Amino acid sequence: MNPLIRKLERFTRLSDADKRLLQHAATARIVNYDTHQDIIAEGEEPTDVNLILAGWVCRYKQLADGGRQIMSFLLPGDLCDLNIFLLRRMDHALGTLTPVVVAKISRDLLQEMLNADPRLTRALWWEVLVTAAIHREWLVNIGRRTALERVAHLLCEVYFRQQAVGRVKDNRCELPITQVELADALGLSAVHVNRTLRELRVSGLIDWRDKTLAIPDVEALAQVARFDPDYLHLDFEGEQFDAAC
Amino acid sequence: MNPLIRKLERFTRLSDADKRLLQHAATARIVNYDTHQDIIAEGEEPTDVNLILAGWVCRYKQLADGGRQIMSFLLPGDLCDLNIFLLRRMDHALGTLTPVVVAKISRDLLQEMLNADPRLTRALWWEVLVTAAIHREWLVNIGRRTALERVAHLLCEVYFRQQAVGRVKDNRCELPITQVELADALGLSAVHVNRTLRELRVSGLIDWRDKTLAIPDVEALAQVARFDPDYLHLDFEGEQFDAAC
DNA sequence: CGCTGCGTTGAAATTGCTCAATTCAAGTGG
DNA sequence: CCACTTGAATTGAGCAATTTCAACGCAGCG
Repeated sequence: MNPLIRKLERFTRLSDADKRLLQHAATARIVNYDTHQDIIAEGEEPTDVNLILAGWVCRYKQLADGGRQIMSFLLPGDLCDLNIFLLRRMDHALGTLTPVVVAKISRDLLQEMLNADPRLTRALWWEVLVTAAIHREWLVNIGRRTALERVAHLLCEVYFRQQAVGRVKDNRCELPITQVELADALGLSAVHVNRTLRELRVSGLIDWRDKTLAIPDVEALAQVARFDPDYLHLDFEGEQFDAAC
Repeated sequence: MNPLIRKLERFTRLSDADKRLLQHAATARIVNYDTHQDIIAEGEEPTDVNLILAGWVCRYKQLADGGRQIMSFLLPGDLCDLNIFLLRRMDHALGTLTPVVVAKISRDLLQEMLNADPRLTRALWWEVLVTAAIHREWLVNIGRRTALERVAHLLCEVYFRQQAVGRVKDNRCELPITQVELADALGLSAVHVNRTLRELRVSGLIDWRDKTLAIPDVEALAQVARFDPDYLHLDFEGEQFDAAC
């Protein structure tokens, strides 16, 4: 099933018409990307919203001194750049971490969707706000936590987000990125991330190989990370609107 | 003049009716706060949007180990928590840094405003998106820059944001916070912030006393900070919508 | 006068970084 | 099947940035 629909339905009920519209949007214009390609570069003027159907994408900024900061990981079902309506130029880039399949949703189609049903509008707003909440938590993570906590925290986040869309089985989920990319996301050096991962590994808290992450005891890892999933707003919060719609 | 109107007009034209509505919202229900009070605490269920009319506010999370991370500084004209419609519980707190005057805008009134004119809706969206852009830049700042760059960068940001709303005169603007608060925003220790400020001071790049920041040569400081104001989206980007509205 | 909050400084400890090799796994072409 | 290449993970050693701890100064204020 369309992973976007699945995600939005955690938040609100969608009518059949909504779903048809979303399904149409998700199949209208499909584009494939290789690993390590830019979907949009910094400074570009975007014309479409990108809906990720398969693969992992990251939002990042490249610095002059060669470093880079990854600001989000985007998974199937995630939408990028709902901002195209309002902010003219991209102040960051979107790049692939794996081969990726994207549905391009044009400005007009998006507008049509927003006009069609306020529930859909609300659901897309929710998407934007949750993304912002994740950014805030990353700020805490990078600003105030030790390397060990930081790594553990991000692994917990990735795990919980995938769990929410049914992509965890047997305590295992996908994690198809490199240690360098993890370091770029955490504001750490790749070397130190490596050592930190070893520490988590020898403690038996994680087992990460073949692009797959296993967390035998999520509670334990969450404790190390001081992880509290509230900020992901994963609990179903939509009932309150059913009456109104 | 209402600082929110001033800010939104950087982005879009507002009709007289819009302005009346905004003016009404900004005067309906005024609340005063002392320094170091919470406007909303983490975990609370907010019912109003807060429009800051005077004073400085910060968005922060308190950690179990006593540390805290400040995630935004909010200045007069800034709106907090446009998210009340969608996210039930606050995943962070809003606290005052100075005495503060706030206009409380109820959910209903906000809804009325959004219904009244799509331009206003768009303008408020823009506010949300720019806030997100600032969060992203903070991530880069904390994740990848040295202490010197970090401090300089934040000072530049504060300066530019105030300049955009006419609050810079003679290369001086307000900065009514403590070094500890600056440290909490930057993910540094207060001691190190102190030393870093000294470094900037002896280089003649800044002069900060009596809650006032002077930057004699903004270019020079921006260079030290590797500061590029693009992410603030301060340039007038609204013309493109005039036709449509 | 004696708090109290804030800024300042020194010295030692720690964390995480850089540099430089080395290993390992998975292709790829001959 | 083997030599070669490549990208990623791993490790050690020395170093640099930042934190922590502990004092001290200073101004405002009851």
